[in-house]
Amino acid sequence: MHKSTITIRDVAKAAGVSVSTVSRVLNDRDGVSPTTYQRVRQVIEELNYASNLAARSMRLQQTGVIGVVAPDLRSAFTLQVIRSVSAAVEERGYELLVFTSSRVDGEEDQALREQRHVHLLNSGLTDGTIVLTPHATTFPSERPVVVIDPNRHGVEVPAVLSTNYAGARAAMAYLFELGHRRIGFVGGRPDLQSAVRRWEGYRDSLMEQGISLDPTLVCRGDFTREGGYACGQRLLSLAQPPTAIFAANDESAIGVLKAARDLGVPVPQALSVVGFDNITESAWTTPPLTTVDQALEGMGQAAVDLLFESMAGKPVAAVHKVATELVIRESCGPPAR
Amino acid sequence: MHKSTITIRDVAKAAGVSVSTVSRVLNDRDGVSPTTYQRVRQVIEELNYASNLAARSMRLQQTGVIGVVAPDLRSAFTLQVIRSVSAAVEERGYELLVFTSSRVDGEEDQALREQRHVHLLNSGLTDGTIVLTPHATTFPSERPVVVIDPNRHGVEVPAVLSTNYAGARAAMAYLFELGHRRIGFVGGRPDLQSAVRRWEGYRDSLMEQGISLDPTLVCRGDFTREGGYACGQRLLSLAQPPTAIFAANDESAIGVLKAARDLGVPVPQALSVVGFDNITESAWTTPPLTTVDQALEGMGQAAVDLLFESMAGKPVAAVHKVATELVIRESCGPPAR
DNA sequence: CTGTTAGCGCTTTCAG
DNA sequence: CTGAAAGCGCTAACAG
Repeated sequence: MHKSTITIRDVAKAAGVSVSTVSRVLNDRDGVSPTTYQRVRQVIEELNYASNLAARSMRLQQTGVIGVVAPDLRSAFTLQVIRSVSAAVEERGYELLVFTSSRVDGEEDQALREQRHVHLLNSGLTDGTIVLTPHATTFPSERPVVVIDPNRHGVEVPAVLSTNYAGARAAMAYLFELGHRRIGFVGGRPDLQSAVRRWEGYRDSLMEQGISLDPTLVCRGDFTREGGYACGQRLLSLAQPPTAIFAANDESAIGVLKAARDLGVPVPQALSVVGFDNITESAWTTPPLTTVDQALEGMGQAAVDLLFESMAGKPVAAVHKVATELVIRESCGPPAR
Repeated sequence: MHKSTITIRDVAKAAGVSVSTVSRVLNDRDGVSPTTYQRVRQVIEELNYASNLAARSMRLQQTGVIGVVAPDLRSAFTLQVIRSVSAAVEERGYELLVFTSSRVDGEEDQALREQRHVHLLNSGLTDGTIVLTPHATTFPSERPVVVIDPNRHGVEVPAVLSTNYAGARAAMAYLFELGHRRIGFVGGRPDLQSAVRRWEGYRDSLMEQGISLDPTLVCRGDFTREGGYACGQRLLSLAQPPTAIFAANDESAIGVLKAARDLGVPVPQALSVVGFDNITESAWTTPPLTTVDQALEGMGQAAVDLLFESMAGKPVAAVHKVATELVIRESCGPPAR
C-alpha cells in the first residue's frame, strides 16, 4: 500500500537526465531547455513525485515554512492567535507547522519542552518560529524566534504584548462611569505576566478612586471557564455581593455569566460583567459580553511582521505593544439602585 | 544572536572523540565506556547541543512524531478532534506536528494541498499522519495515513467516521417523542458526507412518521454560526414557524439560538433546538444545548489506534465507526400548546 | 544547456 | 570499545 519512496533519482532515471537537471526543473532554475523541462515535468507528474522536506531543508537555508510552538490547544486565546498567525503567514506565501506541547508536567519542564521544540523546528524545518505564551525566556536557536505574550519577564527575543495594564484601566473606568463602586475581580494564574498586569490595573484603578481594596471581592481564577464559574459563585454568594465583576479574561467572564444565570442573578440588571481578550465567543454569549479587545488578530500579525523582519536580518524592537480597546456590548449597566 | 548551528561534529571535537561515538551516546547504544559516555554527555550539556530533526529523520525510519493535517483551525470540531488526537499521541510517548492548510481556494486545490502536506510530513518527518475531514480520497505516501470524517466516499485509507445517520435519527426521535411535528432543519454543506448523512436521517425520520417534507422548513447552512443564525432568522420569520429545529451541527445550532434570542423567541418554551457534535461550547450556551454527542474524543483516540496498528504493520479495518449518543440538556421541551 | 561531484548532519556497518 | 567511511535525498558549484 505504501509506495516505496520515489526520489529525485528515480525521476532522473525515468526522464533520462541527471539529478541536477531534475533539481533545476523542480526549483525553476534557468538553464534548462524547454524540451527537457517538459519531459521532466511530465515524468514528475506521472510518478507523482514530491520532494522530501527533510532532505531539502538540510541543504537549503530557506524552507518556506514558519513554525509555531503552542502550549496547548485548549484555550480560545491560543487558538485565535494561531489562526491570526496562520493568516499572516499564508499571506506571505509561507506554510505553517504547529508543534504542541500540551503535556504540562511542571513549569520547568514546560520551558525545556518549548526550547526543544523550537530547536526541532528551527534547526532546519522552519525559517523562523513563533512561540505562544512561553515560560522559557531564552531560546538557543539558529533561526529567528519571536514570542507572543510571554509569561515571564526578561525574555531575550522580540516579544509581542498587549497593553494589559491600560486595558484593565479602561475596563474599570467604564464601570466607574456607570456608577459602580463595589467591583469584584476574577484573576488569572499569578505566574502569568498578563494576569498580573491586569490585576495591577484593577488595584490601581480602585486606589485612584479612593476605594480601598476589599480582599473578599477578589477571587483567584485560572483563566478557564470552570475557574470563572467557581469565582462567580463565590462572589455572588457574598452577603454583600459586588454590583460588577471584572474578569481577567473572557473565558473566566463566561464562567461568571453562567454562575450568575444559575443563581438567578440577571445580567446586566443586577450584575455587570466585563471580560478581557475579546475572543469570538464573547460576541455570542447571553448577553453579549463587554470586554477589552486584545486585538488577537493584531498580535499574530505583529509577531509575523517581527519575525520576517528578523529573518531579513533587520534589527527589530525588543517589545512590540499592541493596543487594547474596550468593546461595549450588553453585559454592563448601571448598578441596581 | 542566533548561534551558528552546533553539530554533532562540534561535540565530537570538544569531547575528543569521533562523531560515531557521540551518535552512540545520543541514542544510548551499547558499546561506549562509562568514562567516555560521561564526558560526551557533559559536553552535550555544555554546548547545549540538540540533534537536527531533518538530518536525523533522513537517516532513520522512526522519528517519534505523528502528523496531523487539518483544513483549518476555525471550527470547534477540528480543534476538539486535534486535541483528542494530541492526547492519544502523547499517551504513547510521541510528539505531534500539525500542518494547516487554511487557504481554501477550491475543492480541487484543497485535495492537492492535503496530499502535498501528507507527503511533506510522511516522507521523513513523521511516522504516520492523520488527516481531518479530507477532500482527497487517496494519499500517495510512504507511511501510514488514517483519515477522520472524510468528506467524500471511496477513501482508500482507513477512516474513522461517526454514525451520522443513526445520530440524526435519534435526535428526531427525541423531538417526536416530545410531541413535535413541525420540525425545521438547518443543513451543512452538501459536499460533505457527514452533512448529507444527517440530512438523510432527518428526511427519513419525517417520512417514517408520515410527515411530508416541507421545503420551506429546510435551510441550507454551512456548519458555521453565522450560517445557523441566518437560517434561524429565516425559519423563525415564517408565517408558520417550526416548533423545533434540528441543526446539523452545534455551531449552526448556536447560531439558531442567537437568532431566537434576537427575535424574542424563548427557548425551549416556544422553540426546541437540537444540535450535533457536542462540542464543549454546547454545554455553555443559554440554555445549554441538547445535542448528539459525536464522541470527538473517541474519534481522535480511534484514529490514533488505527494509525499505530497500521504503523506496526498490522492490517486494519477500512472503516471504524464511532457511536453517537443523544445528550439531553435544556434546549428542548414540548411544543407550545 | 547538462552532468559530475561535494557535501548538509546524522546513523550505521565494518574494521581496527 | 572506538573510528573511518558510506549514504539518506537534495542542491550548488564546477566542468564540460
